[in-house]
Amino acid sequence: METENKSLNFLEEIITNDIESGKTKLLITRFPPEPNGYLHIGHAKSICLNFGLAIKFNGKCNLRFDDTNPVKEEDEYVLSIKEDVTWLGFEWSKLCYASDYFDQFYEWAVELIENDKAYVDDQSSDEIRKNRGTLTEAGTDSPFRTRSIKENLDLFERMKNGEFDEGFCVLRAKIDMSSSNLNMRDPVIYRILKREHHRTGNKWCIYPMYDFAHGFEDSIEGITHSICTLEFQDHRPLYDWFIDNVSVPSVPRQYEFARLNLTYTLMSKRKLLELVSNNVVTGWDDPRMPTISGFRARGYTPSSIRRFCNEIGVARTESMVEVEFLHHCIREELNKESNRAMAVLRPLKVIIDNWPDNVVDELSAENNPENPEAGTRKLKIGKTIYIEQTDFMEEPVKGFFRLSPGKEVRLKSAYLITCNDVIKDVNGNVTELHCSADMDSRGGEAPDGRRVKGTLHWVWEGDAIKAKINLYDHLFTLRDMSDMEEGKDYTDYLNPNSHILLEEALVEPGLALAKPLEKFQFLRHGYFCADKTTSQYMPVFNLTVSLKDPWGKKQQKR
RNA sequence: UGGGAUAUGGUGCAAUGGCAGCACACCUGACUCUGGAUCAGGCAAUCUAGGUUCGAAUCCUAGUAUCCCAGCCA
Repeated sequence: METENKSLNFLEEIITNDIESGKTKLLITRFPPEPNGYLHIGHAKSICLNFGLAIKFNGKCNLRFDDTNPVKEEDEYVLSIKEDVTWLGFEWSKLCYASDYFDQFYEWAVELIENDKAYVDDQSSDEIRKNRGTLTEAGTDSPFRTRSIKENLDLFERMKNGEFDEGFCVLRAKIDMSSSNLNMRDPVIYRILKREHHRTGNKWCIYPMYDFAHGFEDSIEGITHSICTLEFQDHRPLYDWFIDNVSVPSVPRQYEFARLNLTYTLMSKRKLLELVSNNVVTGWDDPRMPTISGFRARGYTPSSIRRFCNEIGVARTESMVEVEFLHHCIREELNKESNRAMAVLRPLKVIIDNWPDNVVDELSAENNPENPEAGTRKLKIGKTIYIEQTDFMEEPVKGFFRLSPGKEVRLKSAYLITCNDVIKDVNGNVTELHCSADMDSRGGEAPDGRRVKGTLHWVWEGDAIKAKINLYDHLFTLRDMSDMEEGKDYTDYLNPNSHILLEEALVEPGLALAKPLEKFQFLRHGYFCADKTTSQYMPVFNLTVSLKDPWGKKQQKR
């Protein structure tokens, strides 16, 4: 795995120092997702960071499910998360669940109560909110803040035993209602939730809150460096408070880094869930989704995503990475590794008039010019072929060097042809081209050495097969999805062309045998991978990323 | 208007008191049986104002801008 590095990022520096000073004997990190949705590319950054650090410093990294809220969590998500982490190429040292520690959490909560550092509050959630104060005004103490330790112990036990309804009371840490850090204003640490938990079933009807649980989870697992995102910076004093006020087995430290933002991409689990439940996309693994499973279906490789995560770096500055950089990472890999194939997405019939009837020629084409070891394949050609509609212009614009009346082009790995005649339907649409081939140009080289600039991909009518092609583009039209206009939401920015299905595509016959997720470069188009539903009866391919296309870009600008 | 953070080319990341560098993107050109790839070149940045210093992106002071925080979510 690619671990070599030029300069250390701020976390690597901290860890290096901690190891050199002897503070850290063995680095232990963790990736702690809540199983309430599928993982996305932002999580991939965190995964690569935490697992990558463990690899780099010969440490360990746990996969831990932060499942403290049964209302939102499901086993389906646990399964998908394990699959995605594994697919990305990482192995966890231990598989953990916060819910495995519920008994211990309960004991620590009791310890806090015994030390007069927690109390049961009977205020409603509205009252708690009102009494929390505001950003500029201190909060006010709960009338229940001075309850005796004995009473609190009794009440908390009765909470656990299910004697109270949801919302009737909560357990709060007794810290400081006038703290300028709102997280320290007696945070709620246990709430009553009479819900079945995906792992503990109905054993519990009280569940710990994130702030209370997270540091303890880290401590139990001996996590040395607990890495999370920037929005938790304000929680760090609270994280430390719990660790300092309870007899924990180890003292972890929290460090924060900036989460990944990508242009034209939504990275909120909640909104991604909405896209799925509202059928805006076909599922969490829709190739347009920024989920890891979406990228997998789209044809991205684990190493391309790791490479992306490693190269964007880690810092504490909020930033927005251009999605083009991700495209670059996958292109770079697929260019070297994927075999080439010819696929005509929008076919235009071409009849080679001087080609003898019923004669078929068999040619050889290289599978990957970047890798001679990929070998060659046989291609057959006959009198009638198909080329791309966009490769013909009756009245060529300046700079167009593909086919037009009187012009000569090369059919890739085959022959040079010249367009002689254009057939149109009653509406004036071009339906058929008549060309003549230079029969001495077999293989694509002119016998007299004349230069032919244009090279087109093609398929032969005799053996081409029909295929469905899914073209994809970004789901949203807004570069920075955190910068929406007043009163608009993300549904106002959905890209109507994010998915285009082409059902009349013709592809070379070998593609019938493509295996699900097998990757190809369709010559002059881009990288495609076979859909999970592909079959020899109906091959289906998904666009991973298009080839760079200076000509297309130039045309768009006109 | 309380608290916590962050400011380096269009974008992301370096430079840890000593020539501001790398990648992506963009623009040229070369080459090419993929308008791909490759190769060569180019454009382009230290938030502002003071100060310390022989020397400041880096240290100090004062501003400015942006982000996060008032869930019984994580």
